Amino acid sequence: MKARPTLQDVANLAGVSTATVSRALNDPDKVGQAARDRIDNAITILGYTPNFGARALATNQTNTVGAIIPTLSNAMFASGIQAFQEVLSEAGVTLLIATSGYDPENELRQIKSLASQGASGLLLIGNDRLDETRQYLATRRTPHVISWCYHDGADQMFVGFDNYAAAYDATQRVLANGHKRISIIAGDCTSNDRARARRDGAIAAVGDALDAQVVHVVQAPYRIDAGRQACEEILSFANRPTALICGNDVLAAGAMIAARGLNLNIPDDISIVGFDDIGLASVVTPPMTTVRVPQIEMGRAAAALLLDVVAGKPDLSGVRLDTQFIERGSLGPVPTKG
Amino acid sequence: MKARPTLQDVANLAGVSTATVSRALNDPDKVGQAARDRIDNAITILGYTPNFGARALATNQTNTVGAIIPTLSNAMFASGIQAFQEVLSEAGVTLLIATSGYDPENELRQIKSLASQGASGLLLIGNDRLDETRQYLATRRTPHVISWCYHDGADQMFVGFDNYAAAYDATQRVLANGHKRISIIAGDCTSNDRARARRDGAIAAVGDALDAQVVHVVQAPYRIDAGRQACEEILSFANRPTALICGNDVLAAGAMIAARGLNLNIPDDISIVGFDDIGLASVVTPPMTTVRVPQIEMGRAAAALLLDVVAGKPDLSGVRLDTQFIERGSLGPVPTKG
DNA sequence: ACCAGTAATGTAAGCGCGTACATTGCACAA
DNA sequence: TTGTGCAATGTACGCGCTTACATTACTGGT
Repeated sequence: MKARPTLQDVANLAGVSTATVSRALNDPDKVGQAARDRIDNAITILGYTPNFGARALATNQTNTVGAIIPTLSNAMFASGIQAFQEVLSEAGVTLLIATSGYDPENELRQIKSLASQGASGLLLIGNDRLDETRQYLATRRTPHVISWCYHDGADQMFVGFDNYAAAYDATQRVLANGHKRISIIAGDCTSNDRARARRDGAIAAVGDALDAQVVHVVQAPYRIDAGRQACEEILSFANRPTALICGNDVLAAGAMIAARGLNLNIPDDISIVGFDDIGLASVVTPPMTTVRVPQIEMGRAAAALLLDVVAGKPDLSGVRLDTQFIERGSLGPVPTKG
Repeated sequence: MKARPTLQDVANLAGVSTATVSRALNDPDKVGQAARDRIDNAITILGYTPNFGARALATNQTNTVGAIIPTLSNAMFASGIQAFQEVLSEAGVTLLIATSGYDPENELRQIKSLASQGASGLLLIGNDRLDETRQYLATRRTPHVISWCYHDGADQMFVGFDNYAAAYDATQRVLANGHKRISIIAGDCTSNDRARARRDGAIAAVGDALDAQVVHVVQAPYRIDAGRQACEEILSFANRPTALICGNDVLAAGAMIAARGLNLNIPDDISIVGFDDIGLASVVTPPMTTVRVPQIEMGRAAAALLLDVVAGKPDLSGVRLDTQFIERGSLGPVPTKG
């Protein structure tokens, strides 16, 4: 029936005042050796753990940050968050996590929730959000870092990469293989600036290559079956593309299944490229050509920056990471007419 | 330079006492309409958010639970945790997350950390942990639920499935295809009861089939390259197996790559089966035969149970979920002697 | 022997909120 | 009119911890 032991209990057992115990905990140098020993002893005997609420109230800081991500089901976020969490953990900071399901309203709700749970900083994904959310963040001066995208000169702190440029570059590589008819399976662009940027980057690259054209642009949620379906649709039209650029690896994997289902050889009949380079990409047959995104590095950098922002360090700036085009078997030269 | 507004500020603005504001927040029915309106108004004007620490201190509850999982990088955990979090969120509970990297020492550290951060309940994975950890959990009466495994009659609360039985069953299916020489690529069994149970279940099934034998048993960490390497090693020996049972889909995917690298046809030359049925399994070529684990359901059930445990509901018992053997292309009949 | 200086410790005042208990005001019955 | 009961609100204390300030016990220099 004993309640959780408090500082007072420890102090009594050790024969000192609560202040001394508190000091022994937070700044051991300030306490004499003898007292420290007795206190340590009392703590283990009692099994004392500081009360989080009381500590937070007294110090006005929680040592907690929050992350709101679209979903953990995408390997892309999962491994980035994993890295994010590891860095925080090393710094003694705990991670509160919430998912928005790509819904801005829900994102705002979760942000409020985490803020009220004492998160002293926030990791947010992408730059598409409600005005109300921006305002909320601004008026409370909530320290936050935006990741998985990057923009110059904005008044926000970004740790990420340029989705548009990466997609543009990848598309150029495809064009360099001689492809003239290109289709795009974009992710769902509603409330998703990254998906939009990838799509627009690809479209722009094709547009800039005067002799090539975009045959179809379809959108699909980031699910394998959606990718398959989208690909089937595209391939059902008369004017088949010779290359397919997908919003991410999951869509590309679905597309590969669809293509194979139609007895098309990849890449001899059709080239397919993905985006993200999640584990799946190197496992499919043929291995997928894709854009490697530095997930781990991004997660680590975001954590480091957020920690700095929360600590109030001045003159902070975002981090721009590079992506890398990974050429594997799913991209080949344009099929010879035949 | 205004500090964060407090209850007192709201009370002043609304011309009532702090008690009334507090009531308006937590139990609106107890407050008159007029007062409530003025309070709501004051709250929005001030942009008031309750202070988490103070609330936690006063109520002695945090509305927070923690989860310590081995890693988020495995799709298996990621999607389960996603479901777990969603249920919590609906109940107004926030999730603290930490990863142990499959290290029991680290698990204990993270448990302590989350507990001291106010987690009023914990989700733990698997049943392999330090005695010290068990003791810690027991003496503090920390409400917790153990998931991703299931055992009968223990004094712990499990929400999961029987890894041993599932592996035993899967192996029987393999045997039913006529395979006599079977090799096993288990996950790293150190501090991992699930990996051990899967391995032992498979070994037992082969042992119970009198005419079959286990050719090799190797362990490898849950990484694609490790699976590939392990498979290469197994296939380099004279007495090649006709079927390969892997500790999870990631290992199996690696094994498939290795087999293909040796110009072996799956399943004509060698059958490969995985475990977990993560998204990857249906994307590889041929599609992978595996054991479907009800990740989403498990996450949801674990959350529901943990919530109940934290709430102190009596007579709670664990949840045993069923797995399902998913037969796809990577398992075939034993090759006819060539 | 005396005083300044310092290290170790104690005292006590909050931090912002919830809530038991006290108080007020008012409707209604007698 | 007086009294009773209930709804609305206020008062004030305590939750467990940190920390500014006060106190004590030594140290060493002169």
